[in-house]
Amino acid sequence: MTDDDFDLSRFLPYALNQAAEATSIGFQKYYRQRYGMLRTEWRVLFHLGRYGAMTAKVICDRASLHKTKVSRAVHALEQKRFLVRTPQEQDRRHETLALTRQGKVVYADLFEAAKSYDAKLSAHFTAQEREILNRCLEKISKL
Amino acid sequence: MTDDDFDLSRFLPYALNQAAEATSIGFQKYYRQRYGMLRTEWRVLFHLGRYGAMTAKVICDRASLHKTKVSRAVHALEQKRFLVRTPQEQDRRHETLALTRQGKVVYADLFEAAKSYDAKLSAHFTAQEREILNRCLEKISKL
DNA sequence: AGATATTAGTTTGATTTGTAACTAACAACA
DNA sequence: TGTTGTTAGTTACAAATCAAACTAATATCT
Repeated sequence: MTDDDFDLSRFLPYALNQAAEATSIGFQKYYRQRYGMLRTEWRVLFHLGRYGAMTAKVICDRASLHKTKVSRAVHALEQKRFLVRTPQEQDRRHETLALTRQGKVVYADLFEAAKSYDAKLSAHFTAQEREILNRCLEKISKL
Repeated sequence: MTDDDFDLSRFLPYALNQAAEATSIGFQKYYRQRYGMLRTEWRVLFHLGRYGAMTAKVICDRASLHKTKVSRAVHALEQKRFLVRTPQEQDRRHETLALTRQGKVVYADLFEAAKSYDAKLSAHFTAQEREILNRCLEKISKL
């Protein structure tokens, strides 16, 4: 049981967290300073902007977020006038969330920022590395 | 500017967070239920167990953790009798942190748990994938 | 129809984290 | 010596998160 073959930096939960933390900081600064948004708010906004109007529950499922987190993020985005809710006719428990004109503008801005930030990060990798990294992360997220 | 080439699941900060979250859950359950430990506590314990006695500041630097987080984790581990502090003779601002006998036992247990958990995760990857994944994560963490 | 169970979403109170101000020990330099 | 600066670590208060209880709407089963 030689311990030398197993290091903190090779323990996936640790290494992933460190990496996630490191990459998050730069982007966080952007949406935080510019729009006073929190991480979950950004994610909700991004889901609606990228994939169109949907209900909070769907966002929970797609983004693996707890409903209380989403509930609060939706409230915050509503206050900022970035989205509106519309209760569904056939089942009033559901409310469809959709970005406002302003919300779409903000999304477009953040989308561009995300793309260029990601491009900057990607510059450190070869095409193969980047491809395998994506594949691995996707696999892990589906565990 | 076709948007189809850039998806949430390919945005590194997002993908890394999702993956980190997914892998953390399983291991967290273990140290939480078994020892009532928090994530930072586990990390501090692991640093001391793996790399030997050191000061809180060194842990901060090595693990990229804020000093308040470490301060609180050290306090908690002390309460649990997993570590002891010894102020240094030549500079009493520093205190050396070292695991107790009990702390070492706990570390050994968590170390084994971590190793087998990681092995279970690794089973989903080829050797090449795992190698490249490690390399990428290490690079990212050093940005 | 009426009782019971589910589901979407919110609220609440306890835990955890982040930020900034603080203390204590030492260093540097007049 | 004394003033100023720096460093290790703690504390206090605000902000964010989590878990569990809650509300309101619908579904199911008798």
